[in-house]
Amino acid sequence: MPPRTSEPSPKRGARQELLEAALGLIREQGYASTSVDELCAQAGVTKGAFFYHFPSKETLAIAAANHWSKITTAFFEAAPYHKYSDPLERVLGYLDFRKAILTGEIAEFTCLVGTMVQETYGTHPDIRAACEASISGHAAAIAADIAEAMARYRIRASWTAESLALHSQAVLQGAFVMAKAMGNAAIAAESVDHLRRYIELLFQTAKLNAKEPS
Amino acid sequence: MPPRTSEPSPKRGARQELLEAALGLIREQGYASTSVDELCAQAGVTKGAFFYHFPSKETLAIAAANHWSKITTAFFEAAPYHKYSDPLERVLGYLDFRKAILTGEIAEFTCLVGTMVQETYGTHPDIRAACEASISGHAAAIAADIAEAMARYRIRASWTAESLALHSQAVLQGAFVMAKAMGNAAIAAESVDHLRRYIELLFQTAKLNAKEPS
DNA sequence: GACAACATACCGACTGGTCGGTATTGTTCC
DNA sequence: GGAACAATACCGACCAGTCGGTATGTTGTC
Repeated sequence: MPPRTSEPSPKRGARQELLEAALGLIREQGYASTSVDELCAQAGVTKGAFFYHFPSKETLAIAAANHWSKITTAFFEAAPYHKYSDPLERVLGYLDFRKAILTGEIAEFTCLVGTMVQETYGTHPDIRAACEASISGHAAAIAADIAEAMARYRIRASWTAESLALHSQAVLQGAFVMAKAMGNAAIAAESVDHLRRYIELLFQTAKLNAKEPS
Repeated sequence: MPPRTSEPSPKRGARQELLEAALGLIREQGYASTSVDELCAQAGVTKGAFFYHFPSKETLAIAAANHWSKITTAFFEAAPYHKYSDPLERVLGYLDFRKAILTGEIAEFTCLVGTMVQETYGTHPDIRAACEASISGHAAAIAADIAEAMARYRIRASWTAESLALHSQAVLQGAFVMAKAMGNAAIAAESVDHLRRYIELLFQTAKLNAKEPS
């Protein structure tokens, strides 16, 4: 979902180039069926460079997951929905934003760590942990806004802000799976619509009750 | 989610044994990193038997997806929620059932085709199509109950029964991804809770209005 | 000339797939 | 009933190619 993958531009260094190549290729093909040679070819470097920077393919995957976290964090921090002062509007705005970026090739908007963790959770514990950290970190950012919205609108519910944030990530991950299965991005957008409607419903009655912001 | 994988019991034939082995191994490791040799070992057959029954590894994957459809269709048709005469209760009962089977090892309750399609959608069109057919078939069964519930409670909404059924599958697929990432089945159950709450909210107001069932 | 940052050539294990052969189970004709 | 034949289901050694990983060589910079 960040900058559309660029060709091996000069002077970024083999490490960066490999990380960038990993984002593209692993999202297209998955971790297991993306070979080191393929990664090197895409990055425009040789195998020597690969193993100079990463002791193993698994290490690259972990580094790629961390790189993904950095990129997406910056990407979402720069997104327009942060301008809203109302935390609920920020949450809804976040979902509108996620829906809006569901364009182009499927591999361009799907999630690296969600894809990778499916194949590796049982066999590569360190990759799994890196993927979990990435998802949890992003979910925590959403949870903060949800928690603020719950406080503002005096929501007392059987669910927590963390739980709803995690659910929103589940919906997005699931939407990506469905888009891949159907070969169709529109199906993912509809799931985001449902999620948005759900959150609106959760806050609806409470919002009517609360007139004063604080 | 069907019968906990059994050991290569005698006299089921190599083909069945291989199909069964595929369900287990691919859900644990994914398609690409499950080798033909591994499949054969798990099934207790030789490579000769493999390629006698399936012209290629890809063909086995397609057959496994179809086998999965058959198994899950039978499994859900036998589930207790069909006893309800109220279609909305059946939909909610379906969700309760899906939540209830979220036990044991992660690979035992996750979805074969959801896992497989992530790695193959871009590179193996025929596998993708088989996975899509499996998901769509299951979603259609849910959509029928949702449609009936919408008619019964006179829902006129901006969403369709099909869309909500597909969304429910997205939530489940996403819940599986999250469970794998967190190494934790409970997180999946919470997403199902959210989905259930959403559907209850969608039908809540309408249900109050409609006193007469038909 | 020492070190970082690569490139090149290579290794052995493993991969999906092939192939000649065999055990078992009908089927057919006498 | 039983010999002859044939189809089905399976075996396991083998093949060419690919895999992740290594060992060693080259080059630019301080």
